[in-house]
Amino acid sequence: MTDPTELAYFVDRFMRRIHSGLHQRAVAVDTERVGQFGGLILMALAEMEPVSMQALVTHMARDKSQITRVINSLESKGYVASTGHPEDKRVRLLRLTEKGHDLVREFTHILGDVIGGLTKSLSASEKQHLLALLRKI
Amino acid sequence: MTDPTELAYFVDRFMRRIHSGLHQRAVAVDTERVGQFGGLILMALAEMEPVSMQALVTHMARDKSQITRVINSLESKGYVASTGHPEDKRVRLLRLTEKGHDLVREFTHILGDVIGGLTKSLSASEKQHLLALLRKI
DNA sequence: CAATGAAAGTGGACATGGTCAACTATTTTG
DNA sequence: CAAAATAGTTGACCATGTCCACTTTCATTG
Repeated sequence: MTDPTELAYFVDRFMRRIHSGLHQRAVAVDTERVGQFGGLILMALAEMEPVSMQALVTHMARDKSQITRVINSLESKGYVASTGHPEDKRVRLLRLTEKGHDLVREFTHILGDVIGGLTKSLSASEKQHLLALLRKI
Repeated sequence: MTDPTELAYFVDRFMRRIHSGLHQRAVAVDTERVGQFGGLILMALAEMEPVSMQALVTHMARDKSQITRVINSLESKGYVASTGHPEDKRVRLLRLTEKGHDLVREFTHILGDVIGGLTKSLSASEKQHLLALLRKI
């Protein structure tokens, strides 16, 4: 197997395991069916708020229409609040609500567990190293 | 951002970039709409053939029903051939056809380009190191 | 200061990918 | 042999991703 193929394969597999790990464990807290992508967006919001749709689109590397729909859904469920930008009427500024912050705390905890489980074969310094390499990309 | 959250985020982002990079570049060669997942499976087959569905399911960490459908589609398009296992009639043994091997070569090449582009900020030894860490997981 | 083009966001339509549960056909095991 | 386990198939249903056309607002420039 060539290096890049192998890399793609391992990343895919890692991602898949996070995915299904979350799928098992998040059902309990995700009472309003926000979904994994919804959860990921909420966590991103927690770091970035207040933030425009556009910035979120770039950050998440997704299509803008996708973000529109997820945010609308999150807002209708009360996890996100949006307001117009004071100086640019095109822009929609997003913030988490209290309910949103609560859910982020739970998701973060679960995600920590899942990833902790998956990476338990790595030492703390290896985890740091992995993170540093990914950050460089 | 806590470490695990950050890790998940970077892996997600990396995966997304591979995904959309392939989406742009693979259209040219993927004349029969095998899709990315189909391509990934063909590449796995190239390494593992001959192989049972079950082994492929485990390797890819996907639901067996998903694998059934993708393999059927790949077989109907002539990329994969399957035969019964001589000693266990339940098992379906999978192999690539010549056409399958050809497509794998093209996919591998494109994937190499895409990942090469994404990881160009890493030195060769860093790439090796990243691969080693992922392999350990 | 109008015209034109670019940027932010929305919505429709469609394709792919993932999950669950029920089912058949075989093998394995007590 | 009966019961349980394994390999694979199928249907139904979500979740996610892509593309494109559209509106509104802002920025540029002649």
